[in-house]
Amino acid sequence: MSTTRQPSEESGVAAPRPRGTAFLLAQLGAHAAGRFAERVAALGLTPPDVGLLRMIATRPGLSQRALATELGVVPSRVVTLIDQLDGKGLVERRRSTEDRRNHALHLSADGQRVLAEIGTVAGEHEADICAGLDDAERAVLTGLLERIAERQGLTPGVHPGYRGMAKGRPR
Amino acid sequence: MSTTRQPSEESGVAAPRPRGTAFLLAQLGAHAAGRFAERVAALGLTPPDVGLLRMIATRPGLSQRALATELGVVPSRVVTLIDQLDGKGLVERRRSTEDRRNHALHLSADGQRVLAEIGTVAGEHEADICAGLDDAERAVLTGLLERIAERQGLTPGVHPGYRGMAKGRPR
DNA sequence: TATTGTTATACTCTATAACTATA
DNA sequence: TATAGTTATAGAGTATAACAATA
Repeated sequence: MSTTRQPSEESGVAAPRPRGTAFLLAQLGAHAAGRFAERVAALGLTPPDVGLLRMIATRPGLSQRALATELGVVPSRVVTLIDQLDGKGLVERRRSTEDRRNHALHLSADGQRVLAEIGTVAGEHEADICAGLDDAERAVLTGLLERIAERQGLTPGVHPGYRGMAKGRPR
Repeated sequence: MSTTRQPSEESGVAAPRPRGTAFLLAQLGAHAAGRFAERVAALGLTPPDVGLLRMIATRPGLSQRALATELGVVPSRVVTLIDQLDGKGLVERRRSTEDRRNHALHLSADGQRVLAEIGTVAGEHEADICAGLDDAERAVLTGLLERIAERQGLTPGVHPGYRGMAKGRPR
């Protein structure tokens, strides 16, 4: 193992190692997402679960269809995810009285407790990731990230991972 | 579709929408990774392909085993990935004369051309993601990101996505 | 006929384990 | 026996399409 780490004597191609801001963002983002996944796994949840719970808490009574649209996900996937959360007793499906095709989604009491735990975990996660930066630096960083996010047209609070993108399969 | 977007009248739980720096990093990172995947897909490549090509260019003659260790990936996966790149004529497997169990990996002439194209694409990607920030702001952002990356113990140039993490499956 | 939710199915990605060929 | 590479197989995650109930 271990050879010296030099810019290809063979190919003569210049430094192929990615060092740009965009790569750092992707690298750090994947790291942060992974760490967060580990933390919520301790609560028996996956990141998508957390996203659904938060969305339902914010907009109780939402239909599965609306949720799918909101998150940019296919309806059948919402079924699977809600099935699991329902099975754990965290969310309830209530048949709408007006249109009985609809399932109005609500957090159960347990769901609300779990949501509170998620908040705690998210705080720890935030502190971990930002460790080493003082308050001023965090503010600067957050400001710059928000500007990029807005410029890129990202919906606040919606992780692109829900959209099954970030794969890019050619051939 | 569309209800007013308010902090849960029902649950009484406070703002469940993630707004922290860590979430922004994950969100933006997934976005950047997705956009990059789209770009290299135009070259008929996936992001993992790009990672391997860059690593092989940097350290020609590397064995598949060493590559797997370097990237934190299981050897069988390297076989699959190299199979594809080999099939496209971008990399060559050369039996080592010293230890004939080894395959020394090298970029072909085509592989080097493709690597140059990757460089172009990466530059466009970088410009796209950082659009809206001036040079000084980019420098500040990059500096802060690098400090976090170092603090988190990330290996420069190695995307955690190679490690199959960022999944976090409980139950 | 159109829509909500569901089920059935298939495909991609990735890991584990068994196998071969060299050492 | 140990190691590099390979093949076989299985699992998780996610999408597409067909279906049932309701409108």
